[in-house]
Amino acid sequence: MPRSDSTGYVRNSRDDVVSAALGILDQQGLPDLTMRHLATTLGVAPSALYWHFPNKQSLLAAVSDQIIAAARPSAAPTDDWRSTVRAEAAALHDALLAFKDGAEVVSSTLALGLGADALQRRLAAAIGRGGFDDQTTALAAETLVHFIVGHAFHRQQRMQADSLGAVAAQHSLDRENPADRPTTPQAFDLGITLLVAGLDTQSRTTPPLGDRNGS
Amino acid sequence: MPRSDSTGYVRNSRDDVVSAALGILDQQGLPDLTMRHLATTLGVAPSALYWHFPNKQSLLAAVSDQIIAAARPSAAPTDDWRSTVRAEAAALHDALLAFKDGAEVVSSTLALGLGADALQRRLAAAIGRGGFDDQTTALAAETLVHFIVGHAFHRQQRMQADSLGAVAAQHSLDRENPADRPTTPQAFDLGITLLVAGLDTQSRTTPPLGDRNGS
DNA sequence: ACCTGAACACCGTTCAAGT
DNA sequence: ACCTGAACACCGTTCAAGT
Repeated sequence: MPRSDSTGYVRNSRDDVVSAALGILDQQGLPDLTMRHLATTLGVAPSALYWHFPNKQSLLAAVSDQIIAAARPSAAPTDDWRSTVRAEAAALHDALLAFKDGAEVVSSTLALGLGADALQRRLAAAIGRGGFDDQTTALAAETLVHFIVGHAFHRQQRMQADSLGAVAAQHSLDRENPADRPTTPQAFDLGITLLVAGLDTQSRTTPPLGDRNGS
Repeated sequence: MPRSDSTGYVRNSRDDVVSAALGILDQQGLPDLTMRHLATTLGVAPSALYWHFPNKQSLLAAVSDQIIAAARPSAAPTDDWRSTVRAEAAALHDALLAFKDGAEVVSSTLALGLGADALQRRLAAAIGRGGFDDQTTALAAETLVHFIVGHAFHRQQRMQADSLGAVAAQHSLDRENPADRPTTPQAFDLGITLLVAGLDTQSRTTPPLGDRNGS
């Protein structure tokens, strides 16, 4: 919470700024998350934000980290590694969808190479329990990240396009066109299934944890 | 090529505009591809561009389609379906990397649901030869698209960050951090391998084309 | 430790009018 | 069929100065 000063200034902490940014993101969307709008919401001049963050990108990175940190898998990690991967992937997917334009923010932060490391680290930890070498584990985690973020981004954009009242494009609604079909939860499940099944065909350095077929 | 008029006007066709946009994109990058800059390059006022395109997004969609159309797989499609998928994926990957910021442009166009359909269509055609049902084929193609675009985007961003002279982040260079490791071609290969292997474990409606194990 | 005020150098888009 | 000119309503960022 911003405090009021003896000087009459509105004094915000770095966390106040991030919280306000998350609020605008969720209620108005990324296009409305401008430095000027954010400053107005906080009751300060736009330039005040640059005391807390060197630029907008780093602000978005902080927002992005917040979104990812909110992801909590529902299942306990005592299962076999495949379930752990699926649970972690689902939790991250849901976290991206929980905030409006959440996937886009994380996607851009990820691409820029700022933060959002937690995403890949958590998936790598889950995959590592399958007994793959570090290289395979890291690369597989990267593959999962691209799929999860790409899928969530795509889905979120569709949802908003739909809620904005029909496509209004030149072909209105073309069920023959794969790009016009709704993005269903099945698409996510199949993607994860393919990746996990593919991993399962890879050679291992150590026997997987929780594999019902033993070593 | 823009023609000069009896009126002294510089008359551009829609294709002239797209070509110029592609040129700016490749030589300066997406941040410099502004409507104003593009107009200057073409020798017209910014407002002139709005005769050819309703807005910037649709211009980028046309640029995006152009990038994807340039993708040509090197191998003939007479192989087994797995090689066809790999060849198609590699061709699309290379096409995204061929233009500076190409992956980002295609990614945004894709997310917005404008164009870039060719990407998914081509992958679906390749996968379909594996004998999967239409649903599985379409969803698998979507998975591949997210991976290919996400991977290329990530890689392109890294390349530019590197060429811009060191990371300059707070940890400079942290080889323990998976996000700091270079994105290698291996990452792409493994991703495709996992997806193809995963698909291979799926049930089929018809025997795959070119499967050396018969039906 | 955190903010103001003023400025700089830009954006995308619209629209009536011109040729 | 394609362009101009002028305007509208914005952006992110910097920096000296204030409390």
